[in-house]
Amino acid sequence: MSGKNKVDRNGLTEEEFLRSYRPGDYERPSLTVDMLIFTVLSSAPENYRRTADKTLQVLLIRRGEHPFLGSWAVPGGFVGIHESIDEAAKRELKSETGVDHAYLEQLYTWGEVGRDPRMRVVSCSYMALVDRSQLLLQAGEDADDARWFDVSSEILSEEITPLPDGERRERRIRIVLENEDVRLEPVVQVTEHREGHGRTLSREVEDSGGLAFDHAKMIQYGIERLRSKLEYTDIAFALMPQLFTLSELQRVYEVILGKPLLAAAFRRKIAGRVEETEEYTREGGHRPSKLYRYRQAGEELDREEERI
Amino acid sequence: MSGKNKVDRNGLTEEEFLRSYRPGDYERPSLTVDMLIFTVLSSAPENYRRTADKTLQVLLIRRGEHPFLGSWAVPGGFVGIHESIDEAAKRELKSETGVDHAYLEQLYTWGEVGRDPRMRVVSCSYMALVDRSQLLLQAGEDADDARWFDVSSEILSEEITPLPDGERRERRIRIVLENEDVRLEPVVQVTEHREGHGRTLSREVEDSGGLAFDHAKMIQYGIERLRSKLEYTDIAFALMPQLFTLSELQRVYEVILGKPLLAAAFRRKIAGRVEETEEYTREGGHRPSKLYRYRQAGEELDREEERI
DNA sequence: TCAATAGTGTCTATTAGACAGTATACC
DNA sequence: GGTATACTGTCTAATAGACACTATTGA
Repeated sequence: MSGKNKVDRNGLTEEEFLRSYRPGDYERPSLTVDMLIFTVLSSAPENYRRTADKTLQVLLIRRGEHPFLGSWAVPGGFVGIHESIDEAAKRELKSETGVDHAYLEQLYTWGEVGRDPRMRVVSCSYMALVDRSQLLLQAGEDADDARWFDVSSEILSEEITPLPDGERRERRIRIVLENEDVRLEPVVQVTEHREGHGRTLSREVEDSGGLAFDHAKMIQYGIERLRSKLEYTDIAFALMPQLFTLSELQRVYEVILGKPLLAAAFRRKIAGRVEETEEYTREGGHRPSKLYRYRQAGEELDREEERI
Repeated sequence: MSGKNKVDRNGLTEEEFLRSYRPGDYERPSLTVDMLIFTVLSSAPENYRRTADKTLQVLLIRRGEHPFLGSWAVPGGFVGIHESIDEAAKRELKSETGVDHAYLEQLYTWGEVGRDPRMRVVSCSYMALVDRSQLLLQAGEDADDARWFDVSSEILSEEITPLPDGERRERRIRIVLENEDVRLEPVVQVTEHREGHGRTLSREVEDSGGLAFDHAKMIQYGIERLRSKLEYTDIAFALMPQLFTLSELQRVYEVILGKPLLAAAFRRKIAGRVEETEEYTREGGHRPSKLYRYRQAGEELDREEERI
């Protein structure tokens, strides 16, 4: 079955074929990884009573070279010929943040022809979720001009155009990327095209807002994936420190989903994913909050609910 | 902001830089697209009373060249330097099946170093869903040895290994690919690695079962994606003809999800996605079934539920 | 007539949403 | 004491699961 001993039309076995094989000379795209590195920042509350605000942040670097000199870009780099794409992603994450272990997920591979004006470049984007406390310890932040940006996104408009045998659905989404010095507001169009049995989804950058390449699309895609995974996986805990309060966790959900949640329902929902500790926070002029830790799904409570 | 007029450290504007830019000579991986083309087959019932069975199928081709000469592989090909990855995917779909419009979705990009013994090849996998009636009309099935295989998958085992600060979760999944002449049974290991804050998912081919390259992984990933999308999107309709009965639709869900569904609940759930017609099937020794068509989400019923 | 499927009504269990009410720290 | 948050109890609405029951055909 494996074809090891079969001979091809030239009478070669697989071993002979591989020994004589010379890669062709046709042009190949360059391959890069681009890293959407997300974290959550707690910013100091306005007064002693209020709790800390949470904001979702993404790491961008300021380009020091053409093209897009001076623009902000998602950090990334070329995939070496002797490393896997995953390894390249880990390497980039480490070099940008100093973080070794993080939630890491491949998102999407961007392969439009003109996306880099220099040459054909295909970029494989990854999402990394890092918890702030790790970042403070680990070195990180290369020599290059790397900065965290607060991220949010909103739907600007949604338009449905009927077609002879289907429809086109176009949503315009504004991303806001902001820190003390810079505010970028790219706009991305997400188009769903249905015709007969066909159905494809595509994204266009309507306004780069000062972001390099097609990175506005990448960021929009990353936020979308982060949001949807938040709702049906444990992904949020990758953004939390070892110990956290349920209110903090809820605020992380809220800032990423962009909507308020009801405390009672939220607590019911995540009850099985967390484990209480004996510790409490003592900060602010209000009732202290119990600290929890993440409970891996395996460690189910094996003691049955004790009944009378 | 765009850096068009800025000069870099060599005193070049972006235009000057691009004019003088020469792509480096470093080695680049080759880039291919690999197409997981799924369809659903209705096979003739055993006797006049029973309804047609549905099976999920995937298209594989028999390799006529080294490496893996004679093995079955997911159809695919190189991405041209002047076409986008999406275009390459559409081109491959068309050349293998003759189908122009289909549900098409990028799945994952496979970039392990040794996955092709000839040279470094990175493969971007896509999933295409085509409805059988299209296939019969359109030409398709190239000169090459292409065959449809019934697909199913089952979890063989699940093992959780505790680690100092986390755990490793390993599931072994057997895929069964079968037609009248061939039966392949690759086994794939899906490992979730958690350590501290880190969390990554990886797949290994435990037993290729006669499939070329790492295509067992690709197929397993494709089935997983198809299954999960079936539950929260309209993806199933891409596998259906224009007109279908709700029982047929349910059987498609059942064969893909690998479990029986309750008719009442199923009908409630998809009620908003379909639109009834005045037509009925008349086949088999039992009550005829009303034919439905897919209703795009936009065309909500604008007539309010009529009440008294 | 009857086997096999189509389709509906309804009871129950589970889950999500809403919101009031109690608890407790700090200034 | 008053404020801001922590946390719980409970009512209601919506959804999913179970299953019985009716409807309709071709041989």
